[in-house]
Amino acid sequence: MSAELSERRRLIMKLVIQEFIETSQPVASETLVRKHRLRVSSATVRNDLAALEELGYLTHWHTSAGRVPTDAGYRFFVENLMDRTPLSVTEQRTIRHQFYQVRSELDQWIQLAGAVLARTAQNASVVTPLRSYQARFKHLELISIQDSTVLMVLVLHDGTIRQQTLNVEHVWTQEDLSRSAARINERCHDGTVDRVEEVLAQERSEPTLAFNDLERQVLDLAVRALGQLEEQFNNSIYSDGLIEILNQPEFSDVDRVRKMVQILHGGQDLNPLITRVLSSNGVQVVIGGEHGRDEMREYSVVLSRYGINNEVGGVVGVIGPTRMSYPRTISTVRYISTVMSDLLSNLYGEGRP
Amino acid sequence: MSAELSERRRLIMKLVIQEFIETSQPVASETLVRKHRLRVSSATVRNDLAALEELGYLTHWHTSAGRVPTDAGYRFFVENLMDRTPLSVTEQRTIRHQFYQVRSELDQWIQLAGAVLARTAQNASVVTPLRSYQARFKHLELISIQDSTVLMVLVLHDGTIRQQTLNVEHVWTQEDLSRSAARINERCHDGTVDRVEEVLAQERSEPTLAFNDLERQVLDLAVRALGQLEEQFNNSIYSDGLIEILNQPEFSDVDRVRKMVQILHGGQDLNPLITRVLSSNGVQVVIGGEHGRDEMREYSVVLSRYGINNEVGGVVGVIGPTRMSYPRTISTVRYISTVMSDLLSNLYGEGRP
DNA sequence: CTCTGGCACTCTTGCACGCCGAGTGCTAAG
DNA sequence: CTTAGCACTCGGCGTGCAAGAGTGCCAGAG
Repeated sequence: MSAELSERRRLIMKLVIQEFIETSQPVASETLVRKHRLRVSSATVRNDLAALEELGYLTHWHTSAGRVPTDAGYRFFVENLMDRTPLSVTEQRTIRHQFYQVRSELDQWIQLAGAVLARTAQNASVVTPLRSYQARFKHLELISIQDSTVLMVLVLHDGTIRQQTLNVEHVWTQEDLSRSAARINERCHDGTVDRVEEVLAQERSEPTLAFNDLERQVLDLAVRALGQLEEQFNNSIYSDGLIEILNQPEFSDVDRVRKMVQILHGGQDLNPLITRVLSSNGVQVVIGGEHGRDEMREYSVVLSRYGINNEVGGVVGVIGPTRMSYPRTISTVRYISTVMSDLLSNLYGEGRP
Repeated sequence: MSAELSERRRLIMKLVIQEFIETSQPVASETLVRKHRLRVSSATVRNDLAALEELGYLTHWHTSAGRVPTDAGYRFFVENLMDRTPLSVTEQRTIRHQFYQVRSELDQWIQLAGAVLARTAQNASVVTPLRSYQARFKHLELISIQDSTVLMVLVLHDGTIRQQTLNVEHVWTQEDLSRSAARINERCHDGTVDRVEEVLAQERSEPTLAFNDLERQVLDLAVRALGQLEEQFNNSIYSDGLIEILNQPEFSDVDRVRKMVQILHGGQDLNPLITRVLSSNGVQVVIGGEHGRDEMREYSVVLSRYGINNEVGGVVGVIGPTRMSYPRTISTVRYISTVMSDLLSNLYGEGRP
């Protein structure tokens, strides 16, 4: 009640959680005494367990089965009891090394982060690519694929690229195309949807700029593509580690597996969390039903933002049963997000997008 | 024995398979008579079932449980018994329509094909992107990202693109970069690894061509990237429909699920099949352990090549329990592969790569 | 030679019962 | 506040038993 918890009870609480995380079995008073050589008897421990249950930190499935932590219990553990040791130096080195290997291929980061996270935390991982708050191209390129087919390539300001083919009536040489692309690049140097639309409007009112058919078609398409991108790309979630999670005993029931696959694949449940994390700092932990989503009552999510300044950012994290190793998961997520942020800074420099 | 099977026995065999596919339960003589109003008694059917078992088409888990088809039984069904009706017109239209929607975004085809296939066949789907037998770029582009960072974009001859950032000592303007790219494009117009290496060698022997540092660096990188691509890209397999497969009763056991996830994710088991299909025509069906892979003894795979002529091609298909609806799966795979091939032809024209 | 009804036999599935063991909760004493 | 002791509660497991579903086979009819 009065929240003042004796040292021993704190210890016992901590041990219960550790024990449960390790064994996934309800933990009994006797076991605690034996395994950790407590200087008190099991009866005493039982009293303490009862007290902790009173506080709402533990439960009981039926009389005569050990105690199991509640969401509140995990929360208390994470806030007050947990050791906050960072990853071991060798683990840090391995991870950093792997990222260093692919430092120049931005599109492989996502995958790598997902794989490393899943493996280290033994749970499913969740990674979003850099979410640009506003899609903007840095460069537009036109490439002749075939007589009447042209490939439009948009290089976005965060370094990712998008492609789209378009059919044209006319036959254009590669030189024509390059010239048109250059003209567009020059005129739409900012590359936001707004900017492009502005240029188009201007063109319509005073046609002196004299875009040709192709160029107008390209611009139209670019606008649409950028819009789509903002939408679709900003909602994409990559995930890995399904196989890891299948090894967890809570997933011996296929129904659970099905639900998890839906969560990971569909993403409707994850997206609100992710957008929340995008505008926050540090590692965020959501335990069980804390945020009210019923589908996720049995799972916990550990997320962190990565990115530079406030413009370009994404989210990495882990999802698993509430019975997960929070210390380990949190350190891993924290470390990976800082590594990714560091690398990004190196690539794009501090000050600018 | 003498392979001459009476009309009734053929019918019964067919019914057993249909029934088993539908219910996933061993099928009993009595049930067959009742459900299909056979004009013979269950005893007669029992005799026929025994005969079919003798031929190796059916089995028996224990005395007194219905019959279950063997791999050979499914094979016989697929070769001789199955109705080969194509997809319904409305289904065809829906599918074609969806592809038409994204016809200009080649990179979305894979995903779409996977989704449609999984949904229509109610099983996991497997799709590879276009596998180029030799990676070759059509166009190379250099884009300034940041002072010392340059993005290299390779547009491959099949229309897909690859990106890679590189760090340079010098600071180059976008104009410099474009000029260099143009020079490289001109010199390496074929764009195969061989071609680029040839150019580099030539350059080394008679340095009159005078590539600058940047250009040499880019070429080096391009060679490596192309090599990697051929390797990595040619091994990538996209899959979808895990969720569909989880609804199949054979996957109520999590061990099975785990194995399936490994097959879909790892791909070592699928790759030999895929390369085989790449050099064949029509829909290929592999039932259970037919190809000797132990891990896949319980699953069947229905694959087809898609692509134009013999140069550019990929594979689409379905994997599921041997108890799958072969007629439906086969028609779907066949139809989707032809749609994709048609669209490809439209994009790239008939005669050339 | 083919089909059929009848019947014995086999094997799975579900259910009820009872026991054991693991844990708790409580009480009374140190 | 701690501890020992003990009653009490459940879940899990093995056993036994009955019901039900199918087959296999035989003997007789067409």
